Amino acid sequence: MTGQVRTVDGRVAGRRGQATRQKLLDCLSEMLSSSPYRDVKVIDVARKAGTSPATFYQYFPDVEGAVLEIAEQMAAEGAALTELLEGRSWAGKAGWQTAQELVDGFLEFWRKNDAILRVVDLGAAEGDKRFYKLRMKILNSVNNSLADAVAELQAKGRVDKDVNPAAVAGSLVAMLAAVASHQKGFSSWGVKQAELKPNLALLVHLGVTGRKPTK
Amino acid sequence: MTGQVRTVDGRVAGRRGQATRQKLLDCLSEMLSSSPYRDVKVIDVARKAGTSPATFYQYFPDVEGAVLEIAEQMAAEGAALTELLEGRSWAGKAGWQTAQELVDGFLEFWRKNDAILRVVDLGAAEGDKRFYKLRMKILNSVNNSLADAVAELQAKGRVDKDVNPAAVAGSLVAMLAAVASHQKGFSSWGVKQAELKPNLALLVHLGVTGRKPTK
DNA sequence: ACTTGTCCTGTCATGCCGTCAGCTTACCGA
DNA sequence: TCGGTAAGCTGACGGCATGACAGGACAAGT
Repeated sequence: MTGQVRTVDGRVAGRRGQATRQKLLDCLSEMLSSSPYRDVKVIDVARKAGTSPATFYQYFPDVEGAVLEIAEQMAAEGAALTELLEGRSWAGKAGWQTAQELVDGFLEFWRKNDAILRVVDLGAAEGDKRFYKLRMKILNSVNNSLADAVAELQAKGRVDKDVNPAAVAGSLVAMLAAVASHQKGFSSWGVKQAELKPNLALLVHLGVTGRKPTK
Repeated sequence: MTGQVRTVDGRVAGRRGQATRQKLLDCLSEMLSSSPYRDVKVIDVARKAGTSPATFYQYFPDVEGAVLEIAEQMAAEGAALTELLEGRSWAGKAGWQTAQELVDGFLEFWRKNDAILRVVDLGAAEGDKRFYKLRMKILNSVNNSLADAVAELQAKGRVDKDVNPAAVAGSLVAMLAAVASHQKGFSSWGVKQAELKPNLALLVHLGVTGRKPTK
């Protein structure tokens, strides 16, 4: 499926080459966490990895290309987010727990990968299809599950007919993502992490079921 | 209040200087709309404005500094967002209309300024205090009004005690902002603009009042 | 030791960055 | 009218990042 890892000029990368390549990706990842995206330079990444810019360009067309690679790896891990919703109930107390665990897992994932996700978000917002598709890929698991949950409740008549499940799910996911990437903003605005989560869960529960949770 | 406009080396800018300065800002603004933030170069902005890079550096320390300037202007205009909530009711049909108009106004504002807001968002997410404060300034008007509305309903006993008004308001505002900057994402995901708005309004109404709107 | 293919880097042309000295232009008081 | 002064702009320059290439280092098999 993944084919072989190749250099920019078409050679297949061997063991050593793949190690170098991965080291470059790791260093880039670190740099993205510590300095603004706009200021991340190839030469810095290469230096940090103990190699030269020329080597970098053997494996990646540019910084953006390398970021896409990292994001791709992260997207694969992000598939695990589906588990947060797989086979969960939205009724009664179980529903409240589902909402809480979703919020928890989502914020955790976002916090762990915030540097890359920032860049993916930016790229997507700028209209770059590659980043945009990647963002979809990451969010789709949660998004689809949520939309299904809404649609199901709708079929049972417990949610209004004129609700669009995809729109609601997408909005809720966007909310989670946005709050996650501005967590610091909240905290210094007088809202603490611990307070934030239950309120987010409340909003999610309200959005999905249309009702307040029974705790 | 605003003092005089000054160049980087301390001279006060006259009529002509201010015009040049503004032209540079306008051109930068255009460039941000048409190319990725990372690729916006001083020399391109200067060329577009029919001047030289050296001139740019007379008025701004760097690209980031100029962006802050634009964002500041935008934040001033953004104060008008308060009107979307000033003295509005959240009860009954009026509440539904309030939610709708808030969504409408907010999306409109975001769409009009999306290029700058993308950069502000990025800067804030990266932890830059200047951008972070600016983002607050823009969102505060809406944020505070929403929080007040929630707190008021809470005082009347129509919203649960354990809800944190600031957290809910902040989350809703973050949702609006995120959805606005990924509007295209939704549309190509099968959710049309026109469908999106009422669903967003529903979520806002649910979040503020804890109840479904009466339409 | 020799060959082969992978892997890395020195080097180079190009182009942007950010600064400075110095030239031109506009304003103002005598 | 005529300097004087400050505003406004730019050419030019050292420095650095980019991206390409050719050639040297290295590992593995024969």
